[in-house]
Parts: sequence; C-alpha cells; structure tokens
Amino acid sequence: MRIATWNVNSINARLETVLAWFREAQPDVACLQEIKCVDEKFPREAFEGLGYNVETFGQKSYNGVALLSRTPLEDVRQGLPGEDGDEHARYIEAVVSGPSPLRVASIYLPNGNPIATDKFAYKLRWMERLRAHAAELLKLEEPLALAGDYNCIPEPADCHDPAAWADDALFQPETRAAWRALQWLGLTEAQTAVSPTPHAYTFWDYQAGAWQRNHGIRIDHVFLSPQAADRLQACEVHKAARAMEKPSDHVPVVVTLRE
DNA sequence: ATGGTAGACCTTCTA
Repeated sequence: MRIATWNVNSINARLETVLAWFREAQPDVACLQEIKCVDEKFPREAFEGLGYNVETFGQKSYNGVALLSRTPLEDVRQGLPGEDGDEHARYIEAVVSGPSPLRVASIYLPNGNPIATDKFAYKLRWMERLRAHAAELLKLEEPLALAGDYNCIPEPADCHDPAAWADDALFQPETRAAWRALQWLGLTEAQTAVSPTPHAYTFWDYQAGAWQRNHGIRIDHVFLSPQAADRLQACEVHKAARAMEKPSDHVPVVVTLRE
C-alpha cells in the first residue's frame, strides 16, 4: 500500500499538475494540504474519475485538507480536538477500509511566523494538541499514519543554511522539541527510518531562486504507529514534481507499507 | 541591499 502526502498550494490552481502526478504515481491513499477552498469547491469529480473516494475539510482561501483513497474511507473525523473555537481547517482523519485497514490523517500544521506573535503560540498549542490526540490514537494499537506538512525543520541537515532559519518558527527549539515529542510517544518518522539522507528536501520557496539553488527544507513528514512502522518498506521524496509545469512549492512524499 | 513569488481575492493576508 502506497500512501502519499502533498501540500498542493491550492487544489484548483494546481489541478492539472496534481492529476498528472496521480496518473503517474498512482498512490492508494493521498493526504493533501492547503487545498485553499471550501468543500463544495473541491474538484471531487476529477479524483473520483481516477477511482478515488474523497473526503475534505476545507476553508475559504486558506488551509484546507483532504483524504483520497481507492477503498472507502470510514470513521471520518474533521478537525483536531483540544481547542474550542479553532476555525482553521488543518486536520482530517479516517480509516482506509480493506483487508488490512489503516487509520490515516492529513495534517497541515500551523506555520507560526512571526515568532513574536500569537501565531507562534497557536502553533505550539496545536502541536501539543496533536501530541495528545496521537497518544489517544496509539492506545488503539492499530496501523496509523499521520502524514502532512509539519512546518518543522527537525534537524540542521534538513535545510541548506541553519543560520538563515534561526529566527523562523519552523526551526525554533520549541517547535523541534514538540516534533520530537511525537517520536517519544512511539511514532516512527518514515523518511528518517528508511533512509536518513541529509538534505532530502520536500519544499523549495518560489522566491529568490530557492529551487535552482537547491535551498530547500524537509518539512513534509509521515509518522507511523508501531503496527504500521513494522510494515514500512520505502519512503520516497518525489523531487521531480518541483520541476513540473505550475508546480506546488512542496513535493509529494510517498510511503510504502507491506500488505 | 530586508529583496524575491504565488494564491486567494477586494486590498491585504498568508506562506
């Protein structure tokens, strides 16, 4: 089973690019982030035409996440528990049905910049809520994948120039500690587990020639429960997607689990 | 030199 995560930076602006990648890569499950539209505006039919079941948690203009699966999605949950009044659409979870069911979540963690504002406090609260929810899910002792844009640069080797990120929310000690706290729960980050390659970037800014200079960051991750990590076979960063026509600034990350 | 680009969309916010 192949599970993809991809921050598409507007599903409607990116539809042809995303569909072309889906035809080529043919993931069984996909977690999308930053769809940037309400549920009614998601191009559902285009993905159903490729054989996917579609669940979305959208929002006007910003954020928005989606789950796509070849088999039906059950037990769908929209929104991360733990903060009443949180309006951001950043979390959707469901169970991919089949002979070996997989619980999967599409995660768009808050960016958190600038760090001297409530945006950073919101980011850290959101990370603590995710930790608490993940701890609950781990009690189920079932295959689980928490995939998405974590907006966290875990290690210096996950960027080109750590000094350039020193004041950025993605590289703050608190952000990185909250990310590691997910590991200490017993979750396995797939890319690091399979091939801990330095500079395996998943995002390159549109600005300042970041792609041409390979000034990227590794911020798109897949965390697996022990029952899923036990089946981990591969984790691939689809770097070529950054060179497509009208690319997203993120590329897909695809995890393969043994059946 | 505080730049640069992209998307949504009403003029500026977010990234």
